[in-house]
Amino acid sequence: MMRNDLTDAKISPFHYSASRKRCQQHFEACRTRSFHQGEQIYCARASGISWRVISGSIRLNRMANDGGMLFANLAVEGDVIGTETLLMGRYEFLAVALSDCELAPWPEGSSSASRDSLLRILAAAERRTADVVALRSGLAMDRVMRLIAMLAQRDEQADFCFALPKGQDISEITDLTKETISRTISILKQKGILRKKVIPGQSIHRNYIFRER
Amino acid sequence: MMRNDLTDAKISPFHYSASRKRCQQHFEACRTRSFHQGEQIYCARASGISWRVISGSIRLNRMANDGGMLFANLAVEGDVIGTETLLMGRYEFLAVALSDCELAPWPEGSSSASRDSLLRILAAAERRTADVVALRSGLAMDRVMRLIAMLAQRDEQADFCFALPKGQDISEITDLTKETISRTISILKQKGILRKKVIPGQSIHRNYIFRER
DNA sequence: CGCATTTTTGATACACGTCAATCTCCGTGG
DNA sequence: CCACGGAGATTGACGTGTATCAAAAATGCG
Repeated sequence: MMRNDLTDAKISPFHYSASRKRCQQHFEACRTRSFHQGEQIYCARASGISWRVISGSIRLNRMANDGGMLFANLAVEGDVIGTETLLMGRYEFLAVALSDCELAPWPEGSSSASRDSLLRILAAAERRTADVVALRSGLAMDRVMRLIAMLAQRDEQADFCFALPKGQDISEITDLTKETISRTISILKQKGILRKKVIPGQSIHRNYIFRER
Repeated sequence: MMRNDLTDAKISPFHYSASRKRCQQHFEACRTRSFHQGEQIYCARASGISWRVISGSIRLNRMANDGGMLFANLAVEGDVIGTETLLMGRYEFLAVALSDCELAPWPEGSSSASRDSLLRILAAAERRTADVVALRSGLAMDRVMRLIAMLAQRDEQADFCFALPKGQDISEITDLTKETISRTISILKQKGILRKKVIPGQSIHRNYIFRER
């Protein structure tokens, strides 16, 4: 995982995409920052850089008129957050980890953001908006299932594995109460759609396997 | 409105921002396209260009799994839509006019999109996401009021004037039923918060004045 | 004028919110 | 090792804001 792939390459690692990818992974591993569930990643109005989400999920909050924090957006694996700092030098939202997660500085390396990469991020943001808006319509069960589908990644056993965010977070994302979320999750566990994933030697209790039907 | 402001300028119009703005308006007036309420602006998978919203409001729809169209996003004055065509050459969403509106091709002129303009559009998109997500929480009255506040622009009499979208559209944006929207709008009219704006010699019946309290 | 679409209004049903009590988990310190 | 405490999760009883269904009225348009 952490071996230096650069030294393995017989030729310049940039000649082949597989090698480039490994190089990229190595590079990211060196500069990656980890956050725990519930930990604040950055704060609105603070200065900082943009990040790519390597793993885990993040919620972005906006200050409400009354000073409270309102859910504003969601970021999952592959998304880039905090791009507003490239323009204004300051974050506009407050970012909190929904699950344990890893972030890498973006843009990668010393290069600045290219036009195409910005366009890709913009297109991804528009898709994400549509997804997040959809999380707030339909029955409670549908909303929770859609959120889980966004968070779950297919793991090595071809199951969908993910870390369940706290009830309070799920409730604010889906615009339901934490009591309704608790009842909904209970039904999913009872039906066997959601099962606890025990990772030997690891004390993380919020990992679940998600199996449709 | 349509007079050639360029010829009025005694000096280069680009020396002063007021002149530059007028020049910009003139330029846009020449290439602007108008759409009526309910009219389709573009279709998902069709090829085309990006647009800046000069006036009016637009809803973006996404295809649901069952083939139906789901509300995905909102665009108002100043927003840029369809940027995904700069990358993929095809639209990803379906755009429909919520009110009569005017669009101008973007990027303006023959120049291509600059890094900074893309960053500004990305930042605006993130803010818009937060706004649209907020439209789907709270009481029916609050949701409708927030939507109106997004659509209303301060006019020359310092009132907030806007074109009310169809009930069906408001209901899909706020995730309420059209019956609930009808009841809510009725209360707003009854309270005098919403008043019909009659424009002499114009047959547009959906213009309203919005006065808080 | 006549038809299609949209809006309005009323009666009833229900999914979820609210409130309150209890339980579980987990870190902390004696 | 266990008692303690706080945060979060769970469960139950009950209330309510909005959905649903149905029918009438208003509006827009050729």
